[in-house]
Amino acid sequence: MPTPQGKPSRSPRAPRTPRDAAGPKRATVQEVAEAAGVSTATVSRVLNGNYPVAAETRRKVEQAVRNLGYVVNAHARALAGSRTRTVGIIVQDIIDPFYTFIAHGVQRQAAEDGKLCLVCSTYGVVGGELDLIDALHEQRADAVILVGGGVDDPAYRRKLADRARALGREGSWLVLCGRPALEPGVPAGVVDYDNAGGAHAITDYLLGLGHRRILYVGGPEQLSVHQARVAGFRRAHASRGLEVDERLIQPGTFSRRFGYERVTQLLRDGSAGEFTAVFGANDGVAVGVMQALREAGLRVPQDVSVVGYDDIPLAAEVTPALTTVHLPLEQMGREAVRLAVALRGESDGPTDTRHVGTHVVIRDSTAPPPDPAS
Amino acid sequence: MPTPQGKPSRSPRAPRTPRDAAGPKRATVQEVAEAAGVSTATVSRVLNGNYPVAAETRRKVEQAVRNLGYVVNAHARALAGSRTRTVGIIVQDIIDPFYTFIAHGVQRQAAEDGKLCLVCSTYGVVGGELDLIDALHEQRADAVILVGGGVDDPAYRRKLADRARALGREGSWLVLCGRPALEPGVPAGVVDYDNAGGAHAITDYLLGLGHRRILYVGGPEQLSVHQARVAGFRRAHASRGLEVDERLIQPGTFSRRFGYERVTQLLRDGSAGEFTAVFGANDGVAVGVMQALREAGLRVPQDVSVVGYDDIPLAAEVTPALTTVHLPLEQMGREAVRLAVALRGESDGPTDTRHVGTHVVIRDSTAPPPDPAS
DNA sequence: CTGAAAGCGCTTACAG
DNA sequence: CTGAAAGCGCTTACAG
Repeated sequence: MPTPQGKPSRSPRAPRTPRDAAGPKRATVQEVAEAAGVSTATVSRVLNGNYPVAAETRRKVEQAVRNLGYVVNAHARALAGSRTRTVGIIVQDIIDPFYTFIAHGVQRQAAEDGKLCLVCSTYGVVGGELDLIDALHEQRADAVILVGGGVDDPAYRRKLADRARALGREGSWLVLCGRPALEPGVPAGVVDYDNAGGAHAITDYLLGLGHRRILYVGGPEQLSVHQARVAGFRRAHASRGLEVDERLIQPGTFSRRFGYERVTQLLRDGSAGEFTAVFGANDGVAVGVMQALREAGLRVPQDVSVVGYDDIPLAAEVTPALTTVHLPLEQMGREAVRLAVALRGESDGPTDTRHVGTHVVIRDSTAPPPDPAS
Repeated sequence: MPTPQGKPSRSPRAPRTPRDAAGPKRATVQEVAEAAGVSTATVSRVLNGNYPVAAETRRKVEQAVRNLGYVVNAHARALAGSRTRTVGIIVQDIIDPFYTFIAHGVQRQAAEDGKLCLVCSTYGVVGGELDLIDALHEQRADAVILVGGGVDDPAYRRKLADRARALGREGSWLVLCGRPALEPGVPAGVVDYDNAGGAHAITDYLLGLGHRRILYVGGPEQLSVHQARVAGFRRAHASRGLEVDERLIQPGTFSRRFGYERVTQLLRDGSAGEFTAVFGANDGVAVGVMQALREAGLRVPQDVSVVGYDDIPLAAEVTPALTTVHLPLEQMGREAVRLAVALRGESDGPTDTRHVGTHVVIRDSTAPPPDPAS
């Protein structure tokens, strides 16, 4: 028969006497109050500094706090008050620089606002996001920041909306970072950047150099981010009245390895036809592509140009340095926290959105095609 | 005059009626209990699954939970129970791959144990560690994991020991990851790897190739990690009866930029004398060194060999791939969580230590010196 | 400027 | 297997 797993724990009926053990026990407001000769209310006021307290009283309390080594219990505080001074962030994998930098921004901004940061990774587990939102809801995080492209399936969006409403009832906010907004009326903030626009701009840059057959490699097909980037890629062609050979669009994943393997294969079997430039769905993919080209004896950019997306530090560090679309990753994280803070100011405000800018960074991996068209 | 910053908030005297607002309000155990026609104790038992409950009762409760969209309040749970199912981790900078990978391990292991992870970065702020330990103490984290080399100053160690004892009184544990243990008797765990041994091994490898003048670059002098690595470097020389020219030891920071700048400078002014190999204090420094050598027209490894330490993924990705000391970073993070969990099993156990293995990984950045000394 | 007291939402030793 | 009730450690509207 299962029994409570507790150690020889305290009995509520007979609370342990704080002083029966060797050494100082952990103190409570109660004890600080006694030591300082004031009420617990006064101790609380000194600690929070949000009510006027006489200088002398304050001194006595601070003294007592120091003597007893008192450390406030955040859980009691959260339960009695209402805010937890905690924000949660959910990413796919904290190891991926894209997420690491956003998480970094979230953390810095949170720290500046005096908040702590609960960081969670889904590691690609299906439904992981939903479970983690629930976990952060249990923690009553002041805000839950969901980072990265999402599946754009109506049923899934409905589940997300339910979570957002549940958090909203708690006075907390869901903030989507890098994925499209939920339906109007759902209490969720959005920090977004222009995937379609960035993809359009960098594709147009390649077209302007004279490239006519550009391979688009990588990105999970169901992801909103991928869809928007491909849309921008197509639109750039359409703006110039060019057709896109569908064989040149090769979705997959966001990994370096995918870029490497797919291009190696296409080079071998020629199933995508010729191409003079490659658009990697993100920088990691692009770096894998460059490796594949190099191993096939092709020079970047003399024989084939390569571009990426995101502008993680790696992009500037590889040789040749990668032309890519710059995303202000840290700023996005910061913006998400700021937005959540701003939203908490309203009791029932409308869905709010913040856009961050994007621009093409031209480095050394792009050049006109070897045998310019037009 | 300052006034409480509250919104039009609830009065404790007249608690809001859960149903006076539009839409479902957030539910409590109390309400779940009423809806299911049982006591709050029973609801709690069903939720925690740690006591026997009749199947039919369980069903009714689960039904009510679902209908009301009930989400337990972790703070109330933490206050009433004792564990928080939360671990805290403190690193210097989550952007640095060394820390990112350890944090990753912590997070994965924590997730597997059903815990959430509070991630904090000090960003090199003096005293930041101490403040963050306090913050995590406030949160009553089940464990506080402090990652990275520490300053080995007695006063600082004493402060750390005080924090460890304070946490210990709470039933929580401080775990040091990659830094030396505190005095015996202080309730702190340690997950360590052999800095001196790894440095000895890779230095000996270079000496074995015939190198006699090896430059050691980078690492903050006050840090325990740096001191241990230099000690291993010296010991390797001593074992072979070789003297170390002090000019060859060039401490600094752990950054790529430092490696680049210092070597560029030494190459220019010759103030460290000649050298045929460079030991970067970590992989980042080593990569910076390689860049400086390349720009000076020196080939790696034909003219100069280069080694690093840590074996972050970058080491395998640069060209030439870097010979380095492999550290099982993710495993260290996991080990730290496991250790904390194990330690919580004991009420007052001794300081416990876990060592993880280290080994040299030979890649393409090392070769015999161009004009081998004997 | 300060205190007495209620209430935050759970868990668990007791007592059936 | 289940319920009544105490207690976890704070904060804050009231009432001086």
